[in-house]
Amino acid sequence: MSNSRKALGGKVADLSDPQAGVASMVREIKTPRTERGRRTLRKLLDASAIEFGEKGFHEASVSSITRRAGVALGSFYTYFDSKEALFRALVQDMSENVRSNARAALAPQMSAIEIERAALSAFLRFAAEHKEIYRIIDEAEFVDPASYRAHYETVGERIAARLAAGSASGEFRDGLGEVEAWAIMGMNVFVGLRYAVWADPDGAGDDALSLDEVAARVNALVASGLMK
Amino acid sequence: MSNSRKALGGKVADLSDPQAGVASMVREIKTPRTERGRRTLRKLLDASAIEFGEKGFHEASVSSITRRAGVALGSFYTYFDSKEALFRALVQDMSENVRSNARAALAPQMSAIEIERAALSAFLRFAAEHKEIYRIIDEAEFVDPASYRAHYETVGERIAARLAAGSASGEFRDGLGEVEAWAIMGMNVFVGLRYAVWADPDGAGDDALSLDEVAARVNALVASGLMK
DNA sequence: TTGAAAGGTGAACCAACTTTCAAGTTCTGA
DNA sequence: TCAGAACTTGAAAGTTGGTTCACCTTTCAA
Repeated sequence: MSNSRKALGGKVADLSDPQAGVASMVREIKTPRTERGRRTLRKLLDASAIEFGEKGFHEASVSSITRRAGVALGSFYTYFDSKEALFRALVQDMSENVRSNARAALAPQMSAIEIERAALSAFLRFAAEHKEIYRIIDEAEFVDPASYRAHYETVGERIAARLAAGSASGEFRDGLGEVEAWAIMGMNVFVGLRYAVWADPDGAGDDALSLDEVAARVNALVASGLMK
Repeated sequence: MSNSRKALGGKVADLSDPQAGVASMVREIKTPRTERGRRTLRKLLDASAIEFGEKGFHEASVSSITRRAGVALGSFYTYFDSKEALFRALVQDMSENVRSNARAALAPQMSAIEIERAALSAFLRFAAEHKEIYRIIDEAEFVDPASYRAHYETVGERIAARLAAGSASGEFRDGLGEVEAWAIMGMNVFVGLRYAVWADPDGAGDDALSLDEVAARVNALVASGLMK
């Protein structure tokens, strides 16, 4: 009865996960047992990241993903329970990538306000490099609302923690909390959409603001506001 | 040959448009010629706003919309060329509603910084009242990218104009532009998502921040930043 | 009063996908 | 070496849901 298709391990987080790249995406996925299987899984994962980024969840098709990956249609279901399961795995991975990228850009000796600038600057570069993240994370609002919420709540908490640290060190004023964290997160996301993902600075081309200039201006706003 | 179905007027903006409510949605829509037709169109429009808000574009179905509206499936195509055409009309209408709501909240004698607070405050109340706008406008990123971009670019320009006015009157510092406008727009949108649409202030229930408190805190941040 | 235009109806068509399946091929451990 | 597990394959089943169509009812101007 139970033929070999059902033999792949259940959906378990792969704790070891040595390979870099598409990284810890191995989650909620039927873990392959052989090298060949791992290669196929990787091909599907890479192909789907591109496909979802280009077309969005609904326009993307499983058959197009497998075609892109160079594997048979049926093989898809050896690794994923459904198109949605794959998407969920992708969202969680992107979310982790965004966070770890930001974390990597921060050095402990930075001042609190420098940390905010560095985080935004790193985020902008990352977004420019991976424009898909916007489409994929944004579309999670519809395909996988829980992940969407979890993503922004986690990022928000992280920013709130930075603000608290800044207050504690005496650089920032007191009374900063979730509201300010979400405000800052919103700034970063929207500026990223406008200047990293949509790029073209309306009209010309050489008066383009560099991502670092944008980060600096936003940082100035965050530091001391609009008033004279 | 040409049966009556084709007789409705082409897709023209309805210039007169007396009715309030769903208002100027009459655009890119086959304009009804009789009172009965206008009622049916209105029913479809209202039903679809609810349906899209609850389920999102792809999960919403035309048959469910017509059922909700209490009209036959086929009648849908008397008024709309496609499910997408309806969605586009809805997005443009929501976009206009958001803007006109904000405009209505501003009084000319307000100071520049008060204007920012009033605009945010009005937006938060509007979002709390019409939680669908987030789903619908956000999903436009995938269903109708042009409208999505147009929406945020228009709002951004409006904010930039307010900033310029504030600089001109001497209240705001100089050098404010699109970057700052997009940053402020992002703050407003994210804070709206968190406190107006998602509401519940994680955990308890009575230490809930009122929308006006949120607006005030964001306004303080915009005015003078994080620093001491 | 009347007939043509406007509007309404829902069964059926159809194209597009996701998912399944039965039968192969390749790997791997003993 | 070889048995069985792991993996591959692509045709076809099964679904879903947008769109069409031929016919019916209502409205309204002349």
